[in-house]
Amino acid sequence: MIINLKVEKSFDLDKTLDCGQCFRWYKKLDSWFGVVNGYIAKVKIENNFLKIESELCNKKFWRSYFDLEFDYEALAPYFSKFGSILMNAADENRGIHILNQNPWEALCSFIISQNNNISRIKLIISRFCEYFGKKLNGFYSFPDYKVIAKLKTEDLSPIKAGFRSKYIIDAARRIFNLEVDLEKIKIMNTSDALCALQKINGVGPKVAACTMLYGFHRFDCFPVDVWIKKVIDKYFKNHDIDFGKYRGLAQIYLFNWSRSHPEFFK
DNA sequence: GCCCAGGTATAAA
DNA sequence: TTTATACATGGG
Repeated sequence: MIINLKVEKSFDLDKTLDCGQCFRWYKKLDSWFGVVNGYIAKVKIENNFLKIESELCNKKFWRSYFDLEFDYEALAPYFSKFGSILMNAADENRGIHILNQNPWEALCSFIISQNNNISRIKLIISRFCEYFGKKLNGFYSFPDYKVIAKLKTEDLSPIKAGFRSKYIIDAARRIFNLEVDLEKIKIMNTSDALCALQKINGVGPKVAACTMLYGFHRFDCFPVDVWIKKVIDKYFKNHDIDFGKYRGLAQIYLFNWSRSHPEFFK
């Protein structure tokens, strides 16, 4: 029921769960509440331990979910090579770990994210879970794609996702009938996987890259969004700049840095 | 009220 | 091939 995992001092639970990679963790006092793989979880930091209260009591699973084995600290010199902006961004966002989220949940969340703002993304996803997930003890699980695949676009109208509803249905159907095989994508090379994901209507380069980074834990994908464009335009005049094999981490550092420094874009 | 948001599909040039 | 526009909804 309760798991305690030793974590590095640098690990920052707040930043990790509130950096825009996931949309379904809620903070209350000093604890975070979420639903992972159909199980409610309450997590907090106590001393240098991550304390997890959940029916899903599998240490290995949670170590993987919070990516506790990977040495993020060791990458500071790597990012500093790309200039002071990325160096500062990496430093300010030190402690973010990329979660090992369920790929379907990540895909769906980032389909919903398109041309949208974070608070409304959260709102739509919570309605999606409420209407189509399983009711737990005061929470809802993320809807199964097998359930969504059988719905019609208009069935999603209560979640008010607008034009994105048809994309969610299309994603669920193609995953269900294996036109897009998530298990195969896991073992594909990056460019083939990005291509496969973009067979889904409503999934372009940005959503595919987010799915790879946040759903499949592929750090070599760089999702270019409006914020990143602003940073690239202003600080990296070479638009083809390549941040190397950890470009996904570079992206989330720059994303959060740009959002916390609006003054730099006036 | 007005602008715009972790983009993408589609039409037009 | 490149560029423009519509899209649903609600936060700021």
